[in-house]
Amino acid sequence: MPILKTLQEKVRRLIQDFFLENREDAEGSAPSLAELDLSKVQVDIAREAAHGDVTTNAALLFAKNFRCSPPSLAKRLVAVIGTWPEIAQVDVARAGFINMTLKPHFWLNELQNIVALGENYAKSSPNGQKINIEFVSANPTGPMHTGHVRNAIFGDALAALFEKVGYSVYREYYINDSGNQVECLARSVYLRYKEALGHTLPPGAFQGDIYPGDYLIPVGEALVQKDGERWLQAPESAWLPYFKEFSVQAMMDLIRHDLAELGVVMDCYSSEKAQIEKGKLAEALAILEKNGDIYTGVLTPPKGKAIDDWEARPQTLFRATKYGDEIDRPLKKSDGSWTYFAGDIAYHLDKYQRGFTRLINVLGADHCGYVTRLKAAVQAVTQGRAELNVNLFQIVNFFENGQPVKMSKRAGNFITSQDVVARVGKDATRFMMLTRHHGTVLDFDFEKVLELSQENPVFYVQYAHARICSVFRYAATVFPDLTEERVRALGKTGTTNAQNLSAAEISVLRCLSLWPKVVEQAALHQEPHRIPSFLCQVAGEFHSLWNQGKSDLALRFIDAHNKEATQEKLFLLSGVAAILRDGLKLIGIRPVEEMR
RNA sequence: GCACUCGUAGCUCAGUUGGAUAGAGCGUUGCCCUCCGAAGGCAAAGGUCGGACGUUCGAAUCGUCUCGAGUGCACCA
Repeated sequence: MPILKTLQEKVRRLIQDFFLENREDAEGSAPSLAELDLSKVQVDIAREAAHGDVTTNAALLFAKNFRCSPPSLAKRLVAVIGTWPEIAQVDVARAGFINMTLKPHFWLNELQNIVALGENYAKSSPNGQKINIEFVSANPTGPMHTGHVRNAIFGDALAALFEKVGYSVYREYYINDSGNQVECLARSVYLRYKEALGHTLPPGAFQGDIYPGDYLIPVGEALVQKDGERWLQAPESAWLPYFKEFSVQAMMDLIRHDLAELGVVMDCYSSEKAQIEKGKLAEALAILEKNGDIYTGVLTPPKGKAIDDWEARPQTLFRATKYGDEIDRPLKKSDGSWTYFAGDIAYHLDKYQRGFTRLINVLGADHCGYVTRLKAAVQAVTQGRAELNVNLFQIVNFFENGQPVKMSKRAGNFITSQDVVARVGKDATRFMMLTRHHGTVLDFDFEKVLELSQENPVFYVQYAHARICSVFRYAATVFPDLTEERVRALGKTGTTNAQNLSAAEISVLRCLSLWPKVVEQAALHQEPHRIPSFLCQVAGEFHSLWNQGKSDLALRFIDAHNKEATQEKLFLLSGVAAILRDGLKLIGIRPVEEMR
């Protein structure tokens, strides 16, 4: 178990023991166990060296329960903590913090853990809980563009995080293949079909509700290849359903390809159309109907937004206000067909029926007005048994030579996922997209991402890993048998001397030991950006240690005259590399062994 | 008008489920390659954590109000 976790549990147990003793001593006025929220006990790496290695707030939390001041409770706790085998020194600090310094032996032990466990160091055992993460869900009307890229990478990283902390995660994509847009798509493809047959289209043919993008040209050509002139003279009613089906397939192939390029693999693609055909919509509506959540009413026009063709009319509404929404929401359009929202309710019911009670959606910030009604619907249709969580992410601004790159999907000249990946590669794209909190606007500068400097976090982290590999390559020229594999084996069997660990090296180990907690917290808060952030910190620790070796010969990694010392240093580097690799892997990035 | 998100150093951003004297990079200033990758490091300067009140041992973090920015606001998806 990671050292921080071990100590946290020991401190918690200590508090509990104190409580039990107290209860016997002071009958009646003793604290009640329910008052002790042991989960609030924190054991952290001290931020400052003056505070030792590890610090806990336990005495501050429970002084009141024990009817004494924090320092005096701390003093009593310290008397016991000082007897623990891990502890070299323990003090009561200002306000009642307890600061501990570990025996070097336990830092070495932690390093052995890190190296031996590798990707299991920060991994929790399965907790038996299922999570469904729906993300990307880009409309099947074109290739993925930049917004979808952030969505895909965020969602995928979030899924990986949940897996890491023990959940069984299901990655899911919702295909909106039943709405108006798909008809527009089919008509757009029909134009390309005619083009492919040599017809010259009238000017302005690609205006209005038509997707003008070039990516539909091959789809038209494919239809000619397949069916020849068969649809040329046919009425729209004859070709439309067929073109819809074919075009959606083609677009989903494009999107699957784009996702694969980003390293994203879905467990399932759910079709809106299939849901409806399966009768899910009717089922969902029946549930709502039964609970009195559907009625016919008239909505008032929204304030602050001028709508030309507003018309008050009776509509089929979902009683969203019953579940905390501002207004009730329409389920039927003016033409009598069901709204997107209605279909989405059915889809979420389906997820619930497939055994998911924990649902996560990743949506663009432009969907912020949709969140409350969807949560309301999930509550209504599952009787509150499923919980939906929506993560909204902000837009990405692309820069080229410091100039913003404009894009407009209407015109069909948007930046696609492929553009980005072709330019900077999958790994850099993934890393950059995760460097910022998803709720903040992200600036993506093509030059900066490719820059080989510390200003580029991708490079900075990869460089640290490559540098470690470089050390191992060099070491092999001095001591041919000191391969990384051999160093790990030697370190594991404990030939390393803990007393040789310097303060600088322990500082690195303190940083590494935070890894399990970083993962846990990142998953808890659904904030994958904490991973790249931490990796930068680890890289910084390593680069710093390297440079300290310039002035302090004792800190150099390779000493040609002392194989044993070299082996010990390399063992530490192996630990650093293990964390870097695990972290990069978690966010779907392959560590490089050499910078090119 | 309402809802959601975000306001931290000159700029771009971290900030460990509330914790000690708020941290990085860039930029500015000054250092470090006879030495494993200087593609790096060290140091200095730079802050009313948008503002006000509140909650408590303790607030950048939680609550209320307020100012500013972004996004969205019947039937689209």
